[in-house]
Amino acid sequence: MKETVLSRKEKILQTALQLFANKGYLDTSTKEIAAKAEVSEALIFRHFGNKDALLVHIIKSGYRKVLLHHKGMMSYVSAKDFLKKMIQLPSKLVADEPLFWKLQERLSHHSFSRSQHEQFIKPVQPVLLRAFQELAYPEPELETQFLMLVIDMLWKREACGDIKNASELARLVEEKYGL
Amino acid sequence: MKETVLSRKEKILQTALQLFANKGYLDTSTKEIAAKAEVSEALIFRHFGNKDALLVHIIKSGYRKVLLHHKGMMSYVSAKDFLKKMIQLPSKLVADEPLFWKLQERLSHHSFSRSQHEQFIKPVQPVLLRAFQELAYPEPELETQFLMLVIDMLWKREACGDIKNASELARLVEEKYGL
Amino acid sequence: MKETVLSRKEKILQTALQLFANKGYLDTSTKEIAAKAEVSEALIFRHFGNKDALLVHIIKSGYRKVLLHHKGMMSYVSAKDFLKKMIQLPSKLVADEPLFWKLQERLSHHSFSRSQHEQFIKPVQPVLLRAFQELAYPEPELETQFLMLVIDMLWKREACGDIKNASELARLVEEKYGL
Amino acid sequence: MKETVLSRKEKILQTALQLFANKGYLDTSTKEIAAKAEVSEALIFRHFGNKDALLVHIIKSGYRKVLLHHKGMMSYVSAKDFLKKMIQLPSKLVADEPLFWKLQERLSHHSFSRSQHEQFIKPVQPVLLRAFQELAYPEPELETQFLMLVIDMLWKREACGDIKNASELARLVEEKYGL
DNA sequence: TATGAATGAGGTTTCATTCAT
DNA sequence: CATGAATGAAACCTCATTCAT
Repeated sequence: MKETVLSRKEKILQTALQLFANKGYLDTSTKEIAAKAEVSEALIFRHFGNKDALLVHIIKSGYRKVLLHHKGMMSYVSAKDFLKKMIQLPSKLVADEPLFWKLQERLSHHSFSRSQHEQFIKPVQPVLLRAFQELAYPEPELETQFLMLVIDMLWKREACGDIKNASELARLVEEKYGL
Repeated sequence: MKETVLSRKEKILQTALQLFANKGYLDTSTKEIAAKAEVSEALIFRHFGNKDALLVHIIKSGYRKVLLHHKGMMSYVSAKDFLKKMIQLPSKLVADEPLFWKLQERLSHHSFSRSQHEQFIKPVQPVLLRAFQELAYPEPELETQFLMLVIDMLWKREACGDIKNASELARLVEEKYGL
Repeated sequence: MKETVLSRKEKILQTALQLFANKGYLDTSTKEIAAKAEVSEALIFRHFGNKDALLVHIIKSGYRKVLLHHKGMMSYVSAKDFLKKMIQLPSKLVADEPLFWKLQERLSHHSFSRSQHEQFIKPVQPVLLRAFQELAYPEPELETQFLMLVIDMLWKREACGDIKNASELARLVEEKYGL
Repeated sequence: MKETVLSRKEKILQTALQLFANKGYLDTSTKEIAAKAEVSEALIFRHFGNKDALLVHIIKSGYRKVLLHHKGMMSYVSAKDFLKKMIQLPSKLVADEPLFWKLQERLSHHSFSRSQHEQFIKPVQPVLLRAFQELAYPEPELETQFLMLVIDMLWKREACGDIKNASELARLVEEKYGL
């Protein structure tokens, strides 16, 4: 494991992510973040303005990193290939940034978090629709809606640690779509 | 609609449920509950001891009511019939007690709430397993796990108001199981 | 001197008035008020909402009291009589409520305080104008403006304790107007 | 208007004067001064030690400049001439250094500011007394006291922008003294 | 049963100031 | 001379909870 010396700012970000993800945003005080990051409480406010802005920063930079890592996500070789990729996406996301997705799962009622996630996931919808159309599913819109719900459910449950056998589940879903 | 005169205690319970469901437990102060219920803040503590006990009371009595309404839920006529009932369960639950399920959805990280829900839903698992076995699914355990996740996802999304076409979705799922 | 038992709320008001008047609003912390009033800091906020509302309460109730005590202020028997009353007003006001006027003097840049004072003093203007007109002063408007400035100066300086010989000064001013 | 390139130190002084005068000393943070002066906050402390010393510097150099500009103020040609000069002094002061006098007006409770102003204005008193004596006023001390209060009131009100017709007012006062 | 009065603990945030570079 | 990074202290305020009546 790489032992990097983090700048104080990065240490705050990392610590806050960890605490927000594990205890929730409201249940984590700035004092606690400061203590765990071995930093003065005032520094949090110097760097991020206020507690909510700190959260927003974490969310934004989280999605930025995710987008970089999963640029090719949308590449469409074939319908079946795309479906497969989408079904396997949750496991990959959570494996890459487990704390970030755990936080996202907790923030399902935070308006900024929701809107960022929608922005991230919305582009998938039309491609999924096209895939189901190509595969001649009788109700492609409904199929799309359902699969998106399933995908959403999968990363949320994986992020929480509720799922032990993610790959098996993914395989089952793939089989249901004849992949 | 029935216009009942509520006792103060019931008024508190109803108001708290509404606020907890819509704004979240931590974001709702006892002061706010008291104001909206037109009751003194102290009365909340006289009746329920503390804020967390109030929440626990709401959860307990919620599941009690749900169990009464859905006693027959577990009756097993045939495998297909049972699957159908389970798939349609989310819509029925949410239609019956929308605020309660909205609250439950928000409480996915509250330990008491989680354990109560598990207690409520766990009996379904073996029956579902038996159904999939009878229907000769090759991996009945995995199928059970997946369907339970789907059912869970459905009531959560319906409770949040994220799903407009619940019955269509249910029908789609039924078709996927050949029902 | 009457030794009344004050309610906690009244004690807060009295203490805050004293501290605001002597040290200034910004230089007085709610903690300090609470300590001197032998009351918890939280009680200040329970009773008045926030620090500024406490100040506003003090100002409002101060002017209410002043208006009660000086109802007859505006009665107009004769021009000379009215001028005399106005010239003697500052001493009377400050003698009645020394702390309140000391506070007002400090608040000359607080918008609410200013507007309240204007409301209190504005009715004097037209009557003063009429008096100067009756006395055939060649520039009654200008005379009114000047006398109002002088009156304002007098209560401010008296409230601060800057004037030792208020009655002599008043007499001098009276003589200047031939009273 | 001269467009000088200000040194950083002068820029801080000018900016601080402006903010202190318009918003008050306590309501102006060093952060705000630094931002508006386009300078690091630390530089303020390097140059002036602390916030109060910055204020003191502004006051001192303000009075120094005022004294230079109004050296001849005390020259005594005749009693009437001196009274006239004193009555017109407020307008001249404020016209010369509007921000400085606005600041002074706000600082009437700051001990250093008060003492500096007293040092500035005290020499006027004996001369004024002599003038009233020469003009055979029956109570020259009282007249002196009153006129000094009026002069003080005039520059304060003008500095605040409360007086629109300063010259008319000055003329009225002159007439009252038969000038 | 019901409440108004009261509070201790803790929350977020701002501020003037220091220090290494 | 100039700054960016950092902080301790203290500010205002909210909250769940207690208690006498």
